[in-house]
Amino acid sequence: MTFSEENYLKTIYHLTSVSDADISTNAIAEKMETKASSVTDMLKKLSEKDLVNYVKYQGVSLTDKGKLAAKMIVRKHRLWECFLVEKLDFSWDEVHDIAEQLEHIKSEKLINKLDDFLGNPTEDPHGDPIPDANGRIIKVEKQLLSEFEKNQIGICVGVKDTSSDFLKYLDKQEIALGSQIEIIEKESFDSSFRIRVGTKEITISNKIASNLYIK
Amino acid sequence: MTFSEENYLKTIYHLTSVSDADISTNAIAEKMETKASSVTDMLKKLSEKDLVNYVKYQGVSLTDKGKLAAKMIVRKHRLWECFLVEKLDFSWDEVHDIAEQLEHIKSEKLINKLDDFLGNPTEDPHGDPIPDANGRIIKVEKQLLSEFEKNQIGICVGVKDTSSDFLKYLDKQEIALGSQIEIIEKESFDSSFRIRVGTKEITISNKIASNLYIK
DNA sequence: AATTTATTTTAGACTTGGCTAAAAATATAT
DNA sequence: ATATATTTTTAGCCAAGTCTAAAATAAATT
Ligand SMILES: [Mn+2]
Ligand SMILES: [Mn+2]
Ligand SMILES: [Mn+2]
Ligand SMILES: [Mn+2]
Repeated sequence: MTFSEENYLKTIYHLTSVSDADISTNAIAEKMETKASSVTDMLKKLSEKDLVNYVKYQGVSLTDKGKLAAKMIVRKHRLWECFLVEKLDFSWDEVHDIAEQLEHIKSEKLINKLDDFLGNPTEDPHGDPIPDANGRIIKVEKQLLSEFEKNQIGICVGVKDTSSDFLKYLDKQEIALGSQIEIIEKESFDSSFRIRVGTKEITISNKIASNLYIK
Repeated sequence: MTFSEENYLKTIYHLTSVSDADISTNAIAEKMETKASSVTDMLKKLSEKDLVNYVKYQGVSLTDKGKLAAKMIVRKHRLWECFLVEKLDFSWDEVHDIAEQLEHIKSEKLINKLDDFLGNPTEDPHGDPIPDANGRIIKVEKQLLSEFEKNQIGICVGVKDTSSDFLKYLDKQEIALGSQIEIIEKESFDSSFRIRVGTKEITISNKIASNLYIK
């Protein structure tokens, strides 16, 4: 499988996990910052290889084979992210681009040994689940902070947006995975939140709250 | 720089280290298992980018820029080999193919952090020197075992052939980097050697002796 | 229901890196 | 000095993956 094929599969997998319905050519094109015509070409190719179910004009979904392949790429991406953060001391906002490259390294033995070396982590540095060697994923219940109400308390367990900008903002506010967060006030006018993180009290916009997973 | 360009540079670098003269199109083609016509195409491209000095029919050599680029790829290859052996517990005959992929990962920060994580090794699992971040290499004096004479004693510090077959043969004979080797007898008829490795006495062919570096 | 708009596919072109076969240049042998 | 062999380059083709522009289909509006 080529890098390109792998990237398409991964994108379809990620889009599926949010919408559930068949994925449109345009949605893929947008996510991958490419042209719809290029997507059409690739969908034919992936369909030929039984990695996707594709009917012209009707959108696309992953076959079981395609889904497993996608999960294996995600597994590699997230394990490498763990490696970079845990072992090489990268910060969580620096690892994504490097993992985008590393996820294409082909060696089952390598990724399984890396998994063991890291102590078989179940989540990556952004709180996303890591599929095991068989593609199984441990789902953890979590809600967006924006859905919480006044006086509720939770632990930050993940981020929805993994952009460097957002992650750096969280660093600045000293919000990390594992931080305890308490809702002090929810402003009805703009849906912003007054929260306590550790000992500090801060105000965050609804946009921020909509990108933090809490348990 | 593409994977292909990097592989050509690396090949030219390795060929240079043995012959010193300009490298022929055919020599590159043979080493890379490709066609001379493909090599010619790539040499034009590398020349355009000032990575090689290339004159039609006259062979090719690396420019300073090309040599540094080649060394950085070799650096990555060898550091990743160390990682695989030291940290992930691969054996020395399994790491080459994986390192062939990993050497193309683009991130200076990654490779320098990996270098530190490994304790800044100066040699890879096969005894080959690892260029530092500036491309500097620590040269170690070493001779082929085949050049040794009766009663000489040395330490095995490297292998010339790094094929899996050869390395597995060495494992079987319990010859590893660091092993003490003593020449008991040199057979004049076929230039084979009777040697002592640790406590064992074995006979090795001249071909084997010509692929072991001793200090 | 007809028409307009948006989405998706097709057609044709381009780039990269490969190939074969033929031509040109260089090296070797007579 | 000439003929032969080898090496290298050129010319022309192919496949993958991308693009633009045009055509086809589906969805939305009137
Ligand atoms: Mn990531
Ligand atoms: Mn992640
Ligand atoms: Mn190697
Ligand atoms: Mn090596």
